[in-house]
Amino acid sequence: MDALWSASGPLTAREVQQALSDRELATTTVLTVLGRLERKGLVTRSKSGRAHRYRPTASREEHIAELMRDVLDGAPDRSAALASFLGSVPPGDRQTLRDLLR
Amino acid sequence: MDALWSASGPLTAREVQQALSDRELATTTVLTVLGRLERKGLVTRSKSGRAHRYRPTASREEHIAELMRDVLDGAPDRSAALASFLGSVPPGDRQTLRDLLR
DNA sequence: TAGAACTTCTACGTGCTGTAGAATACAGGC
DNA sequence: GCCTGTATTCTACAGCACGTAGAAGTTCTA
Repeated sequence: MDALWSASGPLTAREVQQALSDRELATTTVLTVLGRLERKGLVTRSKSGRAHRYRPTASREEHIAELMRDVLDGAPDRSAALASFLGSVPPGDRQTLRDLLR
Repeated sequence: MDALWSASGPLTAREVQQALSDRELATTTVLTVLGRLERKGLVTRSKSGRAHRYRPTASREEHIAELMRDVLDGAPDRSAALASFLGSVPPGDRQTLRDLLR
């Protein structure tokens, strides 16, 4: 996902492999993982010539926001959870939220 | 954790077992899980007579807030993640946050 | 001191993840 | 039309977390 998120456009498996070249992964490894990510809905792919190009279904920030919402949905008392969250976050984040809510 | 969070005070393994009596768990199963939760820092225990009493280290809401913060910490652009989060959350939550930030 | 309650140690099945080989499909050059 | 390289799919395996629990050891208490 990091490789896909860092890229400017959708990548082929080979391009993902090259983006992760420090890990010396086999091509099939990359394909397997991309397939699993597709099964989980994190990426979509479309045929492009001989190969497929993979693109994230959401930006990194959207994905993170969704994870946060999923966690919050586990709270019986959303207000209390949000209050605790605000208290546990650095002050800059609180200011960001204040600005965004205006 | 649900059993411990729902209780008014710390519980023994047997009490947890009774709280989950619909699942018909063996006592050792409950003990094993409580031990793993302790290893992960989610509960602490203290000797009480023959048995131990287990208490959550954080309230459910504090725990959820911490999970949310952990997720947020994975964002390279916190502001964008927070913006996306605000957009993905029901309006009532936004109002709650506005009130809390005042 | 024996029995019950409690705890620890060990174990096993299952599912997810990281990893990759074997087999198959396909497109272009000779 | 066939070979070769590239891309894909299928299958596999080790490691780990988790749900589950039996066997064995410890400790009160009657």
